[in-house]
Order: sequence, then C-alpha cells, then structure tokens
Amino acid sequence: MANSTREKIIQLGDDLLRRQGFNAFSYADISKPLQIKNAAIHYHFPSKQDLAFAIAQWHKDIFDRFSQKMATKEPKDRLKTFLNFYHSIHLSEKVDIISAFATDWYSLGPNVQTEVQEFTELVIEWLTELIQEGLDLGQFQKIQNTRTTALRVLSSIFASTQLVRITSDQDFTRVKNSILEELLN
Amino acid sequence: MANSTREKIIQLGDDLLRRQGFNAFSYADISKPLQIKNAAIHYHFPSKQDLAFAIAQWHKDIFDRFSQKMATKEPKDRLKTFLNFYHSIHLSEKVDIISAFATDWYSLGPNVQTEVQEFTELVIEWLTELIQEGLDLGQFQKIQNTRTTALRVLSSIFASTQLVRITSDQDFTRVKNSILEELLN
DNA sequence: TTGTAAACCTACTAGTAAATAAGTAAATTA
DNA sequence: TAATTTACTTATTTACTAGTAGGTTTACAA
Repeated sequence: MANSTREKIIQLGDDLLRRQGFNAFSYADISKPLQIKNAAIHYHFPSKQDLAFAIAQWHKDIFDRFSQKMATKEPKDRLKTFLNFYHSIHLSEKVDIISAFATDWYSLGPNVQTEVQEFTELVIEWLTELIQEGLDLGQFQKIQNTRTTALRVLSSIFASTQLVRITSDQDFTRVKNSILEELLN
Repeated sequence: MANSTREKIIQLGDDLLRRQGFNAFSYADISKPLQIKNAAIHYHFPSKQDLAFAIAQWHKDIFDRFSQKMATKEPKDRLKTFLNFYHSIHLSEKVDIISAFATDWYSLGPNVQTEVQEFTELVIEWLTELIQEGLDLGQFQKIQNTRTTALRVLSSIFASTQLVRITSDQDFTRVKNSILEELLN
C-alpha cells in the first residue's frame, strides 16, 4: 500500500507542484517517470483538481502524525524541528506546500481551497500553541501576540524558501537563525 | 507612449502574473481585454520569456523612481510607505512581484532570472540602508544584523500577501503592525 | 471455474498553448 | 513622392493539454 501507484502519483505530484507550480506540470510529467500511461493517472484522479485535493489531504495526514510525534517534546525543540523541516524543503529546491497552493490559489477549485485552508489553520494553531507553551515555561521571550508571532514565524520561514531561490543559500540560514534568536531567551 | 499597446501588454501581463502565476495565463488573456490579436503580442514580445523580461525590467524602473522619490524622507516614513505599498498589493488580490517570480522560478529563462535577481537585490539593499539609517538616527530599535532584518521584513510582508489568500484579511494587518512595532522605538 | 472488480493500457478527442508566415494600412523618413 | 518602417491582422502550424471510451490483464471471491 505504501508504494502503490496511487501513492507514487501523489508524491510525484506534490514534488512537481512545489518545484514548478500547479499549472507548470502536466500529467505527462507524472506518467513518464512512473512508466505508466496518462489514463492511469485519470483512473486514480479523474481530474487534476482531484489530485490537488489528494495532495492537500496527504499533507494534513503527514502533519497530524508529525504533531502527534512532537507532542511530548518541549517547545524549544519543536520549533527547531519545524525550522529544520523547512531547511530540508529549501535544500530540495522546493517550496513549502502552503505557498505553492497560495500562488496558484485562483486555479484551485473550492473543495481544494477548503482543504488547504484547513491544513494551514492546523499549522498556525500548532505554532500558536507551541509559542504559548514556550512562554509559559519561560523558554521564549515575551512577544506581542501569540497568533501574530505564529504568523510571522510561518511567513518568514516559508517566504525564505522562495526568496533564496532568487538570492543566495546563506540568506536562508540567516533568517532561520534570526527566528530562533528572536524567540529564545 | 505611456498608454501604448506595448505598455498596456506589460501592465496587463504583470497583473495576470501576480494574480494567477506565469503559467496560468495565456496570450489570449491579454489579447482579448485589449481587443488586439494574439500575434500583436508576439510582435512586441516574440516569446513569453521576452514579456517576463520586460515585466521584470518595468519593476526595476518603477522601483528606481520610487526610491528616488523617497530619498529625502526619513527612514520611519520610508518603511511605512513600503508596508502600505504591500497593503495595496494585498487589497488588489495580487502577490508581490518577487514571490510571483520565485514560485515560477524554474519556468523562467536565464536572462529573466538575472533581471529578477538584480531587482530583488535592489529592494534588499534599499531596505538594508533604510534600517541602518533608522538605527543611526535612533528611530529604530537595536536588531541583530541589518541585512538579516531586511530579509525578515521583506519575507514577512511578501509572504503575508500570499498567506492571507488562504487565511483571513485581518492576518495581514496583524503582521504589518507587528513589523512596525518590532522596529520602531 | 466462473464472475467480478481493480488496475491498468490503447487509442482517441476536443480544446488550447505559444509561435510563425504572409499580408496590409498608416506613419515616417530619404 | 518613393521607400521604408511600425504596428498591427489574418490565417495557420505544431505541440501539448486534460480528459474519455472501451478493451485487457490480473487477482480474488463465490
């Protein structure tokens, strides 16, 4: 099941979506590497929107498992793991799934948009809780408002995966460290 | 000259690029509203890459004029104007030109990429100087490193124009105010 | 062993993409 | 005024796009 064709299509679709954008890849870009035919993708995902929906859903599942696994760790380490996760995104020349969907927002059907909104809110809430806990435990410095800080952490880090495509690699590390320094005592 | 067909194509192209993405609009989306033929666009811009190049160049020109006009104003006001500029981008349901190009980065030819890199460096340097001046004048609070701060301001604000497509309008104002509060004394 | 459903493939369609060739009207220059 | 250039249009072309109809193989269940 883990390496089923369906799963492979989602993973490669996700890869292409985040590397090139939703409108920049075609079914041929998926079928060729997987050595299947165009119609095989349509069997699993009748329309491209269905594929986008499945990708969004997939990320929700992954994030659910991630946050469960992180639940026992302390805020400081959770934040570091989160930022390292984005570092690996940057290294693989992709962008984060939220910004990938955001730029192609008006190409997405309403049900895909809803799914992406739910995922994004999941991440923001997870970050907000993390920051609140860090404050309560005295691990983080006092900041303005937890959701605002969560938004700024998320914005800064996911924008960096985009920005460093244009500027340089070291700019990513700069921003990453800056986020940590700003929050940590 | 200001309202020449060439100029109109660039402006509408910029609009579509930042609203839908480079691969999401076609020459028909430009030719129909302007009531010209497909081939008329190809006359001015033989390939879509040439149009992308012209759009990037156009933004460099605009930013040059903008920074010249701002040169006499004090850092605090320059920052506010900059953030308000992004607010208007957000309100017009577009994203900033840097993030628009960044997401479609691998669809761009090398000469377009170079042009975008030059423009981005222009903005970062302008922001870096602004922050340094603000520090010298005692208008801004002490921060880590001027370029890093510039990167974080730029990242936060341009990511917000994307993020609020997914979440809510008020999240943009939150981030905008947070940037100001962080820097200002 | 037969029936059935899942997971494909073959072959195709209709539509759209960027791009081009050749022609034209109007303005500009020699 | 003749020649040339600018700014287009008309009419195609080539290549690809998502999507579909119908056939085939394989596995598993009755």
